[in-house]
Amino acid sequence: MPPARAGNRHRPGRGSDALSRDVVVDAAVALLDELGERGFTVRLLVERLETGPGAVYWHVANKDELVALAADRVLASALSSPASSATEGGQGEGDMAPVKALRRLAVAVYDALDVHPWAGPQVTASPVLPSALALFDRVGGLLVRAGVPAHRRFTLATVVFTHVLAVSAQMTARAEAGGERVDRQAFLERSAARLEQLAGSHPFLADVAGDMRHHDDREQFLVGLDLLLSGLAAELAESPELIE
Amino acid sequence: MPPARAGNRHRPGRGSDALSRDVVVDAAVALLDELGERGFTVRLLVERLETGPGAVYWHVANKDELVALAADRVLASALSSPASSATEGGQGEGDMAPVKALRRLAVAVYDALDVHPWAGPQVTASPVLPSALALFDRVGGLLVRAGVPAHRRFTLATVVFTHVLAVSAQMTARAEAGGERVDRQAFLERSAARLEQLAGSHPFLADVAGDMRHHDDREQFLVGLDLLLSGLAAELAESPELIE
DNA sequence: GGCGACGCTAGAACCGCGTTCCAGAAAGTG
DNA sequence: CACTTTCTGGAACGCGGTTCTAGCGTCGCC
Repeated sequence: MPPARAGNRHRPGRGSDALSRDVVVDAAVALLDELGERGFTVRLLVERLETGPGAVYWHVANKDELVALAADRVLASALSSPASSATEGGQGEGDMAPVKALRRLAVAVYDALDVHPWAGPQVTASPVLPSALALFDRVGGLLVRAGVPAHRRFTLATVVFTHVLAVSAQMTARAEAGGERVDRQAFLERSAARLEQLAGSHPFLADVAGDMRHHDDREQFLVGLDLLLSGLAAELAESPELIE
Repeated sequence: MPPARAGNRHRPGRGSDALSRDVVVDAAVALLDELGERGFTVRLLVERLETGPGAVYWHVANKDELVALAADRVLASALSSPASSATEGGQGEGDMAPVKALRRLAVAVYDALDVHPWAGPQVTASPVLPSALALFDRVGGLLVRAGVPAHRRFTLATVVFTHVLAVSAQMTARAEAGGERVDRQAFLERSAARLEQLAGSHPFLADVAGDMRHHDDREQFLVGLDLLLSGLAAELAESPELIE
């Protein structure tokens, strides 16, 4: 082989401009955002990085790990974002009503998954990501402060954690059309029209089909969350003296 | 067709024993149960059916459609199972308290996805499956009977529907080890041990790690569902005269 | 009862993908 | 200056989804 490339490629060796795991994951996140999970391939990533497969596989074990790292980064960024913990006044989570803080945290997770729709399924598929554990811990801590008695902590933390993650993931998972993002309004319109034809077999569906035209995923996520939290508050109110 | 096979293969032509869409989907469900989504390939399916790829692709457009049909069948079976609607006494859904019926329905969905863990992610990925629509319709109908006012029906039906589907899917999605089903108890043991080492960064996690040793996914699904439904009951109690 | 059309099949082949191999280039080490 | 270590990238392997197509049986029709 002649001298690999006279001039316009990354030079190998352990230089300061060497590829790092972080750079690879960053590029993966960007590509996943552009193409969705289906369109994302290692070959495309390699091309974008102007390198070869060996370079990527030096830093990560395989594609699964790569996507997991990318998803972990998305969730981690949601957890570290100020919106997930601070009040408008600039105070930390520590001074907020726990339930309010829980709501904020959940919204931050939802918004992060909404921006990176490919990450949702990934996070729910294997909730062993470091940042998923961190989220669980945050949820649990807030429940403790909300006064959940010790024997209910694990169960209720799991319930809230799972609800937030699973529902966010499902609601933000778009129909990954390979590249062209369909017009949302037109899509809802078509769906509603289709549903109205099912009056025979699915009366309720046909009945509410019209509501679909102005429905907002994010708002519904909040309704569900509030329902769950109000159920939780009810349980706490029933046995206030059980607290630890 | 006594000879059924000239040499030792299915004969072509449009005989009564020709492959049908149903047969293909049946075989797909069976294979998916055995191998999980990752291990399932069209080639394996073709081999099991003792035929060629052309036969399969004559009946379904592509692998995605095939898996979607399989998932749809799983969900549909849950909806038609007696457990999803009948009381022990043999009466139908019609005579049951709506909330109780809702619970039953949710459990049927959970159990179906629990038996076919590969189906969960599939159903949540594209909730446009016919049986998903049917589920939504059932949920909505029960909410109407529970007294949900008209202007809240669509929103609340979506919330309950999404919760049931998304949480079931997440909790039943196993770590699809390609063939060997790991011992659950040992897995929980290892997880708990690992969590206990995180006391520094994740105090709550370390605190409840022990609880993980005897935790039951199904039970926690029910806790979450009941929390949501009790929140819903609370909303209804607040404005009883709004009913339609 | 021959005959063409159609439904359905299955082998071969195409192509893109994840992944591995390995020869080798720069930077670090003595 | 050898010599090691870290990192690279072109080539190649094997597998998986999918398409192509020659052909088999059966049915409708004259």
